[in-house]
Amino acid sequence: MNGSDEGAGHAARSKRADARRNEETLLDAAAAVFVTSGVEAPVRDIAAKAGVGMGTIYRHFPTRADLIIAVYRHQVEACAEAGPALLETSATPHAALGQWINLFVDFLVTKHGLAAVLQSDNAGFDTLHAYFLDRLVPVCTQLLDAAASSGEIRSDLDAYELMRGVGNLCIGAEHDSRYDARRLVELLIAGLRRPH
Amino acid sequence: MNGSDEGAGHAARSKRADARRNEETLLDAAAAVFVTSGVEAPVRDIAAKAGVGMGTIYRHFPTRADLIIAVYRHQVEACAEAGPALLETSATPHAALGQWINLFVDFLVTKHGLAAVLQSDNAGFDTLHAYFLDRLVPVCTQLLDAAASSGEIRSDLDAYELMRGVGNLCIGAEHDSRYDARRLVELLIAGLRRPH
DNA sequence: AACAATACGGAACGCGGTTCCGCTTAGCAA
DNA sequence: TTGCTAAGCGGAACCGCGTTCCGTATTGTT
Repeated sequence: MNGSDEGAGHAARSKRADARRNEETLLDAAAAVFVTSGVEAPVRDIAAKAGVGMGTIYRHFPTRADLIIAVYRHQVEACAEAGPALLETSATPHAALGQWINLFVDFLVTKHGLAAVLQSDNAGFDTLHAYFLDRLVPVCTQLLDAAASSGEIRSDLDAYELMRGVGNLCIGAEHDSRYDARRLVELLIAGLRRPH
Repeated sequence: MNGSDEGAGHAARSKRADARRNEETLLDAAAAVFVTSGVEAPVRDIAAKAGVGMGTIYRHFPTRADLIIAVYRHQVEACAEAGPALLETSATPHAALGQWINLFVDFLVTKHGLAAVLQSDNAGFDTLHAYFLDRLVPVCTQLLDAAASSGEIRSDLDAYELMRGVGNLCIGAEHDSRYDARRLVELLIAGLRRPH
C-alpha cells in the first residue's frame, strides 16, 4: 500500500542503485541488531553494523518506527493473513481467536523489547502503534465478532482494547523466566468466555 | 525498617537539620512533578522545583527508584495492609481478591508512568521492582491462597505472575481513553475462576 | 570564635538521538 | 570517454538528560 513500490507500476525508478542497496543492508543490519540488543538498540550500533553513516540511516528511515515496521512488516502481514485462515480451519471461532492471539503473542515475545515500544507513549512510536493497529485490529475484530455471534464469548470488549491488553501482557516477558505471558493471555481469553 | 529512623531509637542523630529539611522539600517537589510530568520527569526538573542543586538530589536519593519509593511508600503500605482487612470484610475470598486488585490498579493507573517504569528492565529500577514485589506479592499470595482453598479459582497461577500481569495491563492506561485497564484486569480475574 | 564534619550547588562528562553540510558517486548526455 | 548534476553519503556537531565530582558553604561542637 506504500513504501517499496511506487504504485503506478511502470516508471517506479526514482532511487539510485546504491541507495537501494544500502536500504537492504540497513534492514539486514537492523534485524540482526534487534535480535541481539532489542528494538531499542542505539541507532549508531545499527549504522555501524551496516557499515554506513548516521545520515544514511536517517534518510532511509526517518524514525525508529519506520525501521521497525520495515523489519517486521512481513511477519505482521503473515499474522494478519492468518486470521481469516484460522477462522476457516478451526473447530470454533473461539478456538480460532485463541490460536490467532497465540500467533501474535509468539511474535511479540520473541522480539526483544517490541511489546514495550509498541505501548510507549513516546511520540515517534505512534506510527508504529498505528501500523500494528491498522493491520491487526480489523482481523481481531473479525475473529471477535465471529466468536461473539456464535455465542461463545461476551461481546463487550472491542478488538482494540483486547489487542492492547495482550500487547501489554507481553511486555518484559523475554527476560523473566518466572513470567509467562502466554499463560496470562490465555487467562484473559478465558475470561472472555461467556459464563454458562 | 530502614531510612528515616535509625532503629535503636535513642541517639538517632546523624543527619544535619538542613539535610532533613531538604529531603522533605525534595519529596514534596518530586510528588508534585510526578503528578504533572510523570515519574520519568527529568531529574533537573525535580531539583529545580525543590530549589536545590543536582548534587543534593543524588545524595538523598541515589537512584530514581529510591525517590519513587519514598514518594509512594505510604500508599504502597496502605495497599499492602488493605489485603488482610479485605479478606475479613469481604463476602468471599475471590471478592476480596478482586477488590484488592482494584485498589492496586487504581493506585497504578493514577500515577503517571509508574506502571511502565515498574516493568522496565532498566537496571536501576530493579530496586523499585523489588520493593513492590516484596511488599505486595505476599499479600497477593495470601488472597490467592484463600480464594484457591475456598475452591473459587484455579490454583496454577502464582501471585508474582498475577501481579506482573496486572501491572502490565495498567501500562499506558492514563492517556488512552479507549483503553480501560480496569476492565481488562477484571477479565483476567474472571479468567481465574475455576470453571464450574 | 574556630574548626571539622557534613551537605550543597552546579559545572562537567558521557551517552544517545538528531541534524546539517561538505564531499562522493551514480546515472546520464554529449 | 568525459563532464555534469543531482542523489546520496558520512560523520562531526549539537542537544537533552543522567550522573559524577569537587570547591564552597553551612552546621553544630568545642
